[in-house]
Amino acid sequence: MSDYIKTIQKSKLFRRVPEEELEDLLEHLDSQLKFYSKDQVVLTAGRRIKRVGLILEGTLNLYESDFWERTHQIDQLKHGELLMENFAVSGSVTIHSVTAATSAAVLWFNIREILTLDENHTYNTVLIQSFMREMARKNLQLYTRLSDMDRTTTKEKLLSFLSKEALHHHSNEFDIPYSRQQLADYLSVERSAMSAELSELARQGYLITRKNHFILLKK
Amino acid sequence: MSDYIKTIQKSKLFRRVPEEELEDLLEHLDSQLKFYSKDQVVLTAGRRIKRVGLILEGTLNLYESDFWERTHQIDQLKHGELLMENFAVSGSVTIHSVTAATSAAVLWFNIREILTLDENHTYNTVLIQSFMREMARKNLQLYTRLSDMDRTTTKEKLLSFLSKEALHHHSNEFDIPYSRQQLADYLSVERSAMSAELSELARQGYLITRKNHFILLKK
DNA sequence: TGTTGTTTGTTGGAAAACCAACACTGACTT
DNA sequence: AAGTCAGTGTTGGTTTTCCAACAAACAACA
Repeated sequence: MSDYIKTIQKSKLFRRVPEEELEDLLEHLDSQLKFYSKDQVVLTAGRRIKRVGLILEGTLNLYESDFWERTHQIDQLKHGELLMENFAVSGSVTIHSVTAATSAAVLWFNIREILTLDENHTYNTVLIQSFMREMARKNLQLYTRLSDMDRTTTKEKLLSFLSKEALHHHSNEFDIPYSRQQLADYLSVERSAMSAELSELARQGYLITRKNHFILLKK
Repeated sequence: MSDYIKTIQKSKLFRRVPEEELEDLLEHLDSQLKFYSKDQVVLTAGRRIKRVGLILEGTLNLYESDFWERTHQIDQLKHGELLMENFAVSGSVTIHSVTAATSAAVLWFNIREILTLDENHTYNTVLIQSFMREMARKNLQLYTRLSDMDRTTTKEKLLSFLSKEALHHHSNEFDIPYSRQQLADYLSVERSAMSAELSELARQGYLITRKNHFILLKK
């Protein structure tokens, strides 16, 4: 644990907890550090989740498997991100399976404990605040992606995505953080079809693009 | 306010707050009741959000408008649901515009206040718990929809959706809460194409369906 | 019973996306 | 300078979806 205390201290979640209270807090939260080797199963669907995970190191893959036993990756979580927070808070059963995409370290802790502490520590409100912020951030991210995907055509998906990037950068000129393939995955479309559509949009005067760089044009 | 105190008391969010503390709490949260008539604008994109809304009555529509000033509805919120909770918690600027789909009543309150109360009221932890649960619930709902939509074909979207319904009902036989049109909207596909695909799936032995009733079959 | 409106399934032509294959570009290596 | 490689754009045939129109099933109601 002590090897990772600095990583924990630097995480978005625990950053604002006073350093001298951190170890005490982690104990209160009944926290536990676990290590996973590449491809190891972290969690299987169907388990009741009681703890939240904070990924300290490595990357995890989330899967869903359907009635016909076919599995499908639905997300990838990197270090610094929370894991299972929704299931843990609502005390429900996972519908996701998790495996380690790389070797990984996860700090598991019981977020519900924080609400039942009677002592009046500083960390109390600070942690709750950070946790809620983290949830809100992730929630917004999901909303954003959902609204990009809630379109019927590739063209509309692209325009929706690019609009939001422009908004985010406060400018009609910006770089996107994705390669073409990553963008295609994000929007759930074919890379080549998307490339073609981007060319078409450029031809129609919506934008100018070169690699990651985009300039949106009012028509 | 007093007309709605019972509705507030019955809401998921405030249900567990002791009745005698409720008014006191609402005051602490700097809460305010607002009424909107049909089609009235509730919020416009670009505003910094400080309060969370709880819809007491009516239905609201969420819109997003893009760089080319085209608007697109992205969600509809009914009474009992939270509004702007993600923006309020993260203290960020809305990218959504909201209008009243019907006449509506919304209770606005400052959720961040709850974390800075020094007094030791019962409602303190109770409200936080309910609030976090509500966020988690909504988050999970988004995840669920996203994973249904994160497929390339209508067939895959349907199978993903139906699998989760089966899981949810603990049975391969269940009724879905959507009409065909609503299901098509949920999955962002064409209703008629979806109907055709459902027939095709039935022909291929994946399922039997009649109206809202479905039976999934292992092939 | 007949009328009406709503929901759902079906069909066919038009449009879009998929998919595989290949060409072009630029960065990096040797 | 030549070779390698990853990322991107292009193209054409195939599949899927869109879209509009219509038919069948069904519920509500006079």
